Amino acid sequence: MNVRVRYGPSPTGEPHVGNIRTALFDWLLARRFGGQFIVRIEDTDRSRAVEGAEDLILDALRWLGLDWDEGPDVGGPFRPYRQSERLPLYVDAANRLLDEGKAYRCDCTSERLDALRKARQKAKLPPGNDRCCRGLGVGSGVEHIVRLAMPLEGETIVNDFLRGEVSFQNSLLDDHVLLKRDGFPTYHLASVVDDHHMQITHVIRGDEWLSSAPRHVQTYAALGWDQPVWVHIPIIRGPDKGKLSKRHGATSIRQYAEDGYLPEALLNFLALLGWSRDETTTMMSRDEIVESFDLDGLGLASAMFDIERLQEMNARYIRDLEPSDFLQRGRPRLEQALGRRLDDAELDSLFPIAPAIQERVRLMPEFADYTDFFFTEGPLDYANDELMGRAYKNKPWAALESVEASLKTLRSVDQADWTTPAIETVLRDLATERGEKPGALFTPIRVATTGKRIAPPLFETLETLGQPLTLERLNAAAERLARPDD
RNA sequence: GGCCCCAUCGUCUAGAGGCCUAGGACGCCAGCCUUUCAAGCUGGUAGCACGGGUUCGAAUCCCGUUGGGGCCA
Repeated sequence: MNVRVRYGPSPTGEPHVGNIRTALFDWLLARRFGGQFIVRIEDTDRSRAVEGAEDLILDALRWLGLDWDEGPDVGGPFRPYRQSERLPLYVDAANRLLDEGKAYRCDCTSERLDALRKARQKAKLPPGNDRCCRGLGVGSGVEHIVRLAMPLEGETIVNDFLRGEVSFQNSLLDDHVLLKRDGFPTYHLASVVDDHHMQITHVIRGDEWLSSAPRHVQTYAALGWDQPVWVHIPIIRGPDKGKLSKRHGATSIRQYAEDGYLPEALLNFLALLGWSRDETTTMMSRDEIVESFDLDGLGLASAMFDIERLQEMNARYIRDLEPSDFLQRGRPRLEQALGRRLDDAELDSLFPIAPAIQERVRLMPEFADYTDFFFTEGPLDYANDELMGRAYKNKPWAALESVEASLKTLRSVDQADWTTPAIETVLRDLATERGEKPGALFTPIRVATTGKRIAPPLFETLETLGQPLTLERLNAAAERLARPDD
């Protein structure tokens, strides 16, 4: 199967998940069938252009690992790949339609159109269906727009790959605009012209476009071109059940990156929103998705974006990371929390404890929470209540006794024996000896050494922290208990 | 409001007439494990929107209703 698909973002802002999922399906189809994935910047609406948006869009694609074969930066056989640089093509197409009588100029003022719209609305007629300039032969001398002369009767069939034939009454469709006053094309004209010239085989887009698809079908017909395969995929809905919008849930891809989602997790998650491989598979690598992707697997119902599920998937991806990879990815988070750079040796010191941390991190920023105390200078910030834990609640003297016992025991450990198993043995023995529950003994140690109630497993933590620092922090804790906060 | 699309557990979905007393995953609940938190393991909760057909037989096909969404305003 020959496949050429395009992602046509408007540089009006950053892509969000709904947007990028379309690109993902395009990309998957291209890669699955050895076709081309093309990025085409649709910048014909000059008033909505945002500086720098194009770079942000390309960055988002790169971050997710969606590489393109042709695009504004890499070029390609059908360059240029920015619509604003392809204006002559649209004008040619419009002129041809004009010559053939399939389009006409319209010099109606927007005031007249507005008034008309209101009147028709009042009369409960379909809007914008006036066609007053049609057949009037408005010349090119006056300021005008160009409209397509749509068939007045019958129906237009959109052959959608997923739902079959969808029919529209032509009498309800208006003569849509092809060229605007400023000479720029509308989406309707530009996308059709470009898709044809760029030999696009499949148009995959959100089903919010289904309503205007008959216009595109008719534009193709007027131009005498073959249509691509139309694939209108269901939109993604936000938590409010409506279409993902800037107001609600349409978080930019960059934001997900910042929030600590791994690109491979987001990719996997997005692929499963509206597509499924079989009854049970959920975790799939990029390659596995490509191998099994097919348009037939797409569903028709719109899916809600469930952030909880994304988080769960992200957590699983984090757990599956190679420890060294995990540390590298966590590095910037920790450096940011510490406010300084870490050298490689410091990062490497975390290697043994990395798997234990991976098990606990759901979002990458949490990496810092589980590691910062290894590198903190000076006293830790915690309350004596935390130090005493549940077992020694309101019993500072008992907690102090416990901490001092731990201190004595840990001090006696030979430096060469400062390993997880050895530490575990002496502390467990101590608990038994003192008739203390393990948790009662361990909690003060944990808080004293990490400054937190929630931390990685204790013995691994102490090993990584090292004996001197462990003793120093326990000492500090003992001093605090001996001299209560107030 | 008009046109169009859609409809399986709370969510994502499997299901293309008998394999369905509807499967999986997330969430949630309970238990186990346990040094905190996690992870892991067990078990559980919960769904074919409704009404008509078609058929020996319908989650699956048809029609209608309802509901949701999109587009145009």
